[in-house]
Amino acid sequence: MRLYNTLTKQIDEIVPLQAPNVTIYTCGPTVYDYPHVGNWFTFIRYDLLVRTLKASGQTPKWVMNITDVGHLVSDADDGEDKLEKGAKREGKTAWDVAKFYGDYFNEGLKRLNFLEPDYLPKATDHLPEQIEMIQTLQEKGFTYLIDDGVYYDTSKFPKYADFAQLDLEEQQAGARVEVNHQKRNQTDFALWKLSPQGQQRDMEWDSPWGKGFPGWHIECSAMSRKYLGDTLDIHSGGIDHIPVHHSNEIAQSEAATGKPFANHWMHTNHILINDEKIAKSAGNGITLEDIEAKGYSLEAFRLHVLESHYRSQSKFSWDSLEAAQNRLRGYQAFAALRYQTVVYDEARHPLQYESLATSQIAITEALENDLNTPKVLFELSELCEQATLRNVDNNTGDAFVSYLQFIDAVLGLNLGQASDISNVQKDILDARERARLAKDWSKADDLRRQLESQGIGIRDTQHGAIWFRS
RNA sequence: GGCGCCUUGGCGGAGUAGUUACGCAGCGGUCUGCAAAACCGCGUACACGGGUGCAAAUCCCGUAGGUGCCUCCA
Repeated sequence: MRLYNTLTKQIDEIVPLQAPNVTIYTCGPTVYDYPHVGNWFTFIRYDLLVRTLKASGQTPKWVMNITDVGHLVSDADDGEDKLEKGAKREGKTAWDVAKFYGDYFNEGLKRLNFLEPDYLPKATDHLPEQIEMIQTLQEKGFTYLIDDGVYYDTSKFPKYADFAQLDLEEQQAGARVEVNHQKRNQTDFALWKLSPQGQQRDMEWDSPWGKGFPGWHIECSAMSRKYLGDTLDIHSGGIDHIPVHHSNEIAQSEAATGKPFANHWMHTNHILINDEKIAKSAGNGITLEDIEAKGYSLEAFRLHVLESHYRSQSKFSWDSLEAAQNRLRGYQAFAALRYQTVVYDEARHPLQYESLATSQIAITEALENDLNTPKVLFELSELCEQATLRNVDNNTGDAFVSYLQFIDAVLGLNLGQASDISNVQKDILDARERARLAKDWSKADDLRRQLESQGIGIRDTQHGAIWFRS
């Protein structure tokens, strides 16, 4: 497949080192608070990447890290740790906070129908690996020690500015942050931070340099190496990571191993809400709970994510979510035809096997062309248009089933479940049909309401009712 | 100050030179116990000003507005 590559600034074919295996590392969440819709947008897009690789016959090995140790709130010496901050806010230890939100995140992955990553390593479970990598860097002469910790000397890594196309001369040091005057270069960053003297942190570990905690970037270098090797096929993360976090990861990993760190870099753009970026201060940190409280399904949310391209700055709004929910109902009604006897209109051509095959090919091509999900949904909508309820030929049988399986495999929208209906519900449907034949409208309407309250949508046709689960 | 990106119909959102993208919402009609659905039809979009081309939403220059990063951030 072809995917935009931040490293080369163009769309490149993905060429795995050991095809059909593809190694993928994703910068995961820092578990100090509830993730908002913007976080989930990003992660859903990596799930889509993995699903696409699978569908095209490759064997992805996907690792997403869980950052459960402090990234500092600011780069200044008095920086406060996010986890420690969260802990103070909630009257818990940093460990409790990390556990709670880590569990919540894992639950979210399931609720949103993610493929399960092969590994979800936590930073706190990999202290030895991180310390070892820092030692390697020290032995190779890439580090120096100052009052508050061990730092990476970026001037020793000449390619440092290349990845993010940074103009180091022109960057305004300390534009918004106090400068650490002990640092040799403005872009130098901490590998190991020493605990402040006389202060007991919730999270701290012994190290060759003293008691402290790992820097903000070393965990990704250490854990990706452990699980996926020195060179990754694909490394993914938010667009915001390009200038600092990923530049630093490259510097650390390539200095330590002497090999290229990742051949392909995928970055997702951020979303806006009311034309603003998501920020706690703006009060627009919408969560999955908010979505469900308004009566929208998480499948509808996933569809909303797919409606825009991962590299564009997309927008989230309740109106858009409403539109996605309505669109999803159409897909569900289409999918549920699979198990229903449908009389089609002789005047129109029924859905043909060829149409299903053509659609699947077109969708595969769109996905493999830099994950063009809007194009994918266009193709799916086109097919639904052809397969209106009077137009499905049951002879397509197995082809229809396998088409739906394909759609669910790549999009994760659970369309297969649209035809899940219990025997009890089936009986109610039959009872409603009998009531309609007897022109007992009030009873028929009662039964319809009963089914709708259970998530069963009903559409009457001249040849009987059809239904779908939404 | 530096480095980027964006501006498409009511909303969302593809498309990078030459056909209606598509979806949601809306409008008119057929059908209909009701509600839907289905079917037929409707909108003639591409920030503004120049330029190049037979041809530009699509390339180039400029203007305006917006926005991202340079700090933890998806």
